[in-house]
Order: sequence, then structure tokens, then C-alpha cells
Amino acid sequence: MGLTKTDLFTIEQNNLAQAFKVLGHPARLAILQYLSTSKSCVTGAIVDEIGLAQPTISQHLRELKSIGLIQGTIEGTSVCYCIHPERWEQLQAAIQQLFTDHHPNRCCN
Amino acid sequence: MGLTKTDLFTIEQNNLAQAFKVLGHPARLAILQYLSTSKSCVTGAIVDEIGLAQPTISQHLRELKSIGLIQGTIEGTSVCYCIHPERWEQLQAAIQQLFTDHHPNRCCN
DNA sequence: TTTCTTTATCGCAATATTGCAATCAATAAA
DNA sequence: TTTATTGATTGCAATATTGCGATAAAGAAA
Repeated sequence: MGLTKTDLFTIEQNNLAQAFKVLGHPARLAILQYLSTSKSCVTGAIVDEIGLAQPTISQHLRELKSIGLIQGTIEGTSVCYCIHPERWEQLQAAIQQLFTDHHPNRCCN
Repeated sequence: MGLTKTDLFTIEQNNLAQAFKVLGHPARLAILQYLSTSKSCVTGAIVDEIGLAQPTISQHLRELKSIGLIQGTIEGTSVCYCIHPERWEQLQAAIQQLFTDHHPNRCCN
């Protein structure tokens, strides 16, 4: 039905899945990588860098904001976006835990 | 149009985004966590554990297989699924690199 | 053989996502 | 004031995802 049955899962699973979902688009990865390395982070520069239309970039920025991964500060008519350092590290830790929790079993070998 | 413009991005960005996308559903996270900790990994056990219908679980397993994160071995009429250790570690490394590549700038502060 | 068990696939309905043109809101410049 | 400039929002079309009932495929059991 296109509708995820979130009630079957834990808050942690739903939250982490939501973060992964936001990361699961190349444009949003490209935006994050651009913000990671670039000096300038005004929206216009991101639009020029990525090559999608301005409303599309604006929507992707909103989704990155929705999980707290970036923040925007208004500067006159333009908006400066940056990675939110605490959330960035917190998400990194949560993902790392998912991967390190794996203890291989011999069931398939 | 519901269609991602993959040609605007690098192979690496598209591949990593695809992996994130697959991880971006709580049922698939739950399956991975179950496979990480459980001794048994036959499909039926996963269906019982998660609480979604069997065709739905089968589809989620197929998506996890599509990025190589799990493998299935046929055992009579049942199928045993396990995490693919090399791919697991390779994806972990790729994600870790994304996060550690971040060098905070002062643009928004 | 028939029947049961297990899993995959098909086909559908409901919902979500992607992308953009048009427009709006707000500040800056003239 | 008027006019640019910048970015967010709206509304839409095209496509993708989610979930499941029905069914198919294949081996096991009787």
C-alpha cells in the first residue's frame, strides 16, 4: 500500500531507517559532500554545483533538515547551509553500532 | 517525475545512495539485526519474527540481496539467509568514509 | 502418485518520491 | 517607491515503493 507499518518496529529502528532513507538519494549525498568540503554553502551555490532545478534542491535541503543533519542560517536574501556537527556525529555513531553489532554465525556456511 | 537523475552523479554516489535506500526501511533493518544475532536464519523464522506477510518479507530479502548485503542458501524446501561478511564490511567502510570526510567550516557560525 | 511445506513471483491498490514550472515572500538595490 | 535577487512553497505529472492475496515452483512426506 506504499505505507510503512512503523508500529511493528522500535523507535530506534524507525528513526535510523528514516535517516538512511534521507541519505538514500545521490543528490542528497552530493549536497552533504559539497557541504563537507566547500567554503561556500549558500543555496545558489548548491544549485549550481548539483545541476538540479532550484525547487528540487530546496526540497532535498528540507529533507536533510528534517533529520537534523544540516542547518540553515539566513543571511540577507540568501541562506547558508551547513552540516550540524553534533547530529552528524550522533548519526555516525548510531550507524557504526549497527555494523559492529554483527556477530557472524555459521548457519549458512 | 519520481525518477532519480542518476547521470548527474558519480557511480560511487549512486551506489552508496542505493545501499542507503535499501537500509532505509525499518523492516530491512530489523531483518539485518535479526540475522546479526540469531542462530536460525530460515525465511519462515524471519517472517515470524518481523510480523509482515511472507511475500512482503520475501521482497525485502530480495532488496537486501540486490546490494549483496545478504546471501541465501537453499536447504531442501527452505532457504537460509545470512549476512555477507565481506560486503558488510565493505559497506561499513564506505559509510565511515563519508562521515569522516567531513571537515567543519566556519561558514554558518 | 498425492499432499504438505516452504519460498518466490505476479498483479493489484494505496501511498510516497522525484522533479520542475509557476508563484510567493522577503530582503537588497536602484 | 520600483525592480532585482534569493529561496521556499504550491501544484502537478511521472515513477517508485509498500504490502498482501493469489498463485506458482520445488522439494519432502505419506
